[in-house]
Amino acid sequence: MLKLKSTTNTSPQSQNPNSLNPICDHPPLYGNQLEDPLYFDIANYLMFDEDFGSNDNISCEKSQGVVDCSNGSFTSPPFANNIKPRRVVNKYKAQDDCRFAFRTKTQLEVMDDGYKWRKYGKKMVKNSPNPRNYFKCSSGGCKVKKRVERDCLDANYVITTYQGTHNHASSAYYCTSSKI
DNA sequence: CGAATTTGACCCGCGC
DNA sequence: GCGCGGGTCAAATTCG
Repeated sequence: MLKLKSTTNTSPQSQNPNSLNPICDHPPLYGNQLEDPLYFDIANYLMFDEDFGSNDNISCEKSQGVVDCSNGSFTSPPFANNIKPRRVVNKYKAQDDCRFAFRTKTQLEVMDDGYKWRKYGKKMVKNSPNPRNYFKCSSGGCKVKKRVERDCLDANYVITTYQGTHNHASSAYYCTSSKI
């Protein structure tokens, strides 16, 4: 499960992108924004190519940010009122191929989402000066993939696309500066 | 020395 | 059928 915070531009990280958490030596994706200096700033959550349909098993609703693809569906983080979530392509609608993307304001190249990934490709894509990186979940038998690329329109943002459903639990940790 | 990453080659789908 | 572009493979290289 990937937990994301609501869309504001007031995170400590956005004030000081290079700041390091003195207690945690990894990017604390989870936890309380006020406690985690490196809390990510999610700007736009879902960026899909086609109109989002209602006749599949993907559900979206405004709620405090939780993305969970473990059972073939996900509930989106809160998204701006004028942002309509759209599905990527119809061929990915199968439960085992749940696919979604989001855009994150971060200086990090790859966000730590609690799963262990193995990089298997890197490619320059048309109309973008930034490379696209391809990852597979390194857990045995798990076929989930993700793509990570920096937004060609605003290099402050990273676009992450997940494809598939994990067949195992996340190794996610919960970290706050006062507890670890 | 094993694991992880890099990177050029290859494959495949799609549009013309 | 051909070329282009995105995605994947796998050998080479780098890293811990």
